[in-house]
Parts: sequence; structure tokens; C-alpha cells
Amino acid sequence: MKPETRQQEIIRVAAKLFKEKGYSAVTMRDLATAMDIKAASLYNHINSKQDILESIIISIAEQFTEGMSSVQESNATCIEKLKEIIALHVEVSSTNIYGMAALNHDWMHLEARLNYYKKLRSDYENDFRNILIEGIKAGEISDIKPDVMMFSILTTLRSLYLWIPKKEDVNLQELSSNLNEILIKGVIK
Amino acid sequence: MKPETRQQEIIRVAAKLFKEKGYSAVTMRDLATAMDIKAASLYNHINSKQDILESIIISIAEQFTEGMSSVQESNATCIEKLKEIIALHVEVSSTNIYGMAALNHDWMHLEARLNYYKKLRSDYENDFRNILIEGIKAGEISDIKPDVMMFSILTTLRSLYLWIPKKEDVNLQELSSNLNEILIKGVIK
DNA sequence: CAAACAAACTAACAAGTGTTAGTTAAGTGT
DNA sequence: ACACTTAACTAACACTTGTTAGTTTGTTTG
Repeated sequence: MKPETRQQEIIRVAAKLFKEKGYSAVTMRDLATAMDIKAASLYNHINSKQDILESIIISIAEQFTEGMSSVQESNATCIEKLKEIIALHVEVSSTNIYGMAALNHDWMHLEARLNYYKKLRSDYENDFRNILIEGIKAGEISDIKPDVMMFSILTTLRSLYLWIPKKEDVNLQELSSNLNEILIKGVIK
Repeated sequence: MKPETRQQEIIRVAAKLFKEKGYSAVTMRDLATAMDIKAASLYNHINSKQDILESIIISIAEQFTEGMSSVQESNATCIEKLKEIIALHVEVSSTNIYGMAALNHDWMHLEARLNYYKKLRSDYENDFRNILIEGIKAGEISDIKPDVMMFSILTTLRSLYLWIPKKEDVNLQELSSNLNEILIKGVIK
């Protein structure tokens, strides 16, 4: 396990600040104070504020893309694939709580890599939708508009970062299985 | 139907900009340009940028508080109450699409009224949770952690603003009933 | 017609913005 | 002893920020 570089440390602290106040409201002087150095010193380690946002968001987006690839490769039923996607989100969100906030709130402040991010996102959504459509065809999944289903599940999963840190004793295994129950079978008894 | 005052117009346009870029990234000059006047002229109608954010967020938060009150007064089953809450969110979100974005993204930039907002929100969540707990007791609702259920449903409902504008022909009645199906009965057939 | 109002303007300000340049000091490897 | 790297610093820059003061112009009202 390599120790964290100074650059990684800055990016990690920045992600935390971005979660609390949003990208635009965090100044380089805020970040410097949190690192206990002067603002100018940050530039020994990073190129720009924009670069920090990019590394946070793009790295997470690529994790989701990779995760979706392995879900697709698995020879499972659509419901099983859905469960794998839920587990993917719990995993990625719990290891990138602060980054997920930046991804959800501040993706529009990406500049050079905005289009790349948008492509990753829409590809992900298409793959997700196709799984639902297959499930409907196979009779596994209710015949409701796939877009509404996807929206409902995906917004819950994308907001996990708001939820996970609240519980000190959060058991990720348990959270995953609770979400499986609720998202797949609903709340009715 | 009274015509919109100039102040209301500014607040409406501001909400739209806040949705696109977030409160902190929108400058008074951006807002002025969108209104086709100079920044200083805005101050003939509003007191401050902060004030604009407050009126947007607080007015919506109070709509939810009122809505929850009437849900509670109704003598319906818990599942019926849930459906009423879903309808409430569809109604409020569809008539305040831009404002909902500000509420979700920028509530932390409230200053004087931050605590008031937080109180409204936590009261709302408590009422919501109590409905679920009653439903579990009554055997209407699955015995899963109420917090996880609430989180799942509420994040979907809170994100409706992201979804509604995408469909040009969005039928709100239909959206409501689709959400009832999915959130209550899940996606499984 | 005069008074009042609504709604725009120009000009300016103090504070804060991201970032660059150049420097210093403490380790590290040869 | 030497150069190299790492990581901090001070000082400054050009620009942008929200906001205020004071003024002008057209419209409404008594």
C-alpha cells in the first residue's frame, strides 16, 4: 500500500470541501487553509482548480463504466444484473463519498472533459435501460416505462453518498440487501 | 390572475440560472444579462443575491410542509398516504422545476434562514418516517428499516425536477401512477 | 400640471478570485 | 560536497465579485 502523495491528499481534501459547499463556492484559499499551507503552494502539486474537479469526477465515472462492463459480461438474469448494479453503486459510493457529491452537483463545471463525462454517463444509462428492457421482454420485470424505472432506481443509487455517511455503523452488506428489497420488490407487504 | 411583478420575474429567471450553474457560479451580472438590464438595476427590485435564494427555497419548503399537513389530516391507509405524498412531490416539482434544483443543490448557501430550512426539512422527514412506521405496524408495509425506505423514496421524489423537463409531453397523471407502481410495488413482476 | 413612482442607467468601491514568478529551506541520492 | 527534488513561502497580477450612490427617464396618479 503506497502512501498517499501530496497531490492525492489535496484532491481528497478538495473533494470534501466540494461536498460541503460546492465547487464554485470553494476557493483555492479555502483549500489551502484546509491543507494548512498558502494558496500558492497548492500549485506545486496541482495544475489548476479545474484539474482537481476533473480528476475527482472522471475517475469515479470511469469506475462506473468499468463496473457496468462486468455486469454486462455476466450471464445472469436481469434481476440479478440489477442486484449487481446496486452492489456496484454501494461499493463505489462508499469508497468515494465526497467525490460522488462533486459528480452529482458539479459535473456541469467540467470544461475540457465535459463532453467525455456526458458520453460516459449516457452510455451508462443506455446500458442500464437495455437491461430493464430485456427484463421486461423476458417477463422478469413489470411492463412500466423503462425510463421511469431507470430514473427511479438510478436517482436513489446516485444519492447514496448523502445517506451512507449518516450512519456511523453502516453495514454495507445490509444496506445493499435492503436496497435490493426496496428497489426490486417495493415497500408494500 | 395578476401579472408577474418585476421582482417575481427576476426571481424566476434567477432560479433557472441557479439550476444550470448553481447559486455560487451565477453572478449578478449573469442574472442582469439574462434580464437584459445592468447588474445595478436589479437592486431596484431585490435586496441581495442571498434574498433571491431565500425566497426560492423557503417558499418551496413551505409548500411541502403544508402538503404534508393535509396528508396527515386525511384518514387514509398508510399506502394511500404514500400515494398522496408522491402526488404532492409531482405537483410541487412540476410547478417549480428550477426552484427544486436550487433547493436540492444550494440550500447550504442559505444564511439567515438556514436553520429554519433545516427545521422544515427534518420535520418533514420525521412525518414521513412516522407514516412508514405506522404502515409497518399495521402490516401494510414491509418490515425493512424505515430510514432506508424513506431515503429511497424521498431521493427519487426530490430528484423529479431532473426528470420532468426531459419529456416534452410529460403527462403528470401518468408519471404519478407510474411512480406509485414502482415505488410501492417495485420493478419485479 | 405637478407629484410620485417605477425602472432603468453610469460610475465606482472594497474585497475576493485563480494564478504566476521567483525564492528559500530541508531532505535525498551520488 | 554536489546537484536534485520536494514543498513550502512572499508578493503581486489582472480580473471578477456583490453592492452602493446618485442620476435620468418615462409613466401613472391626485
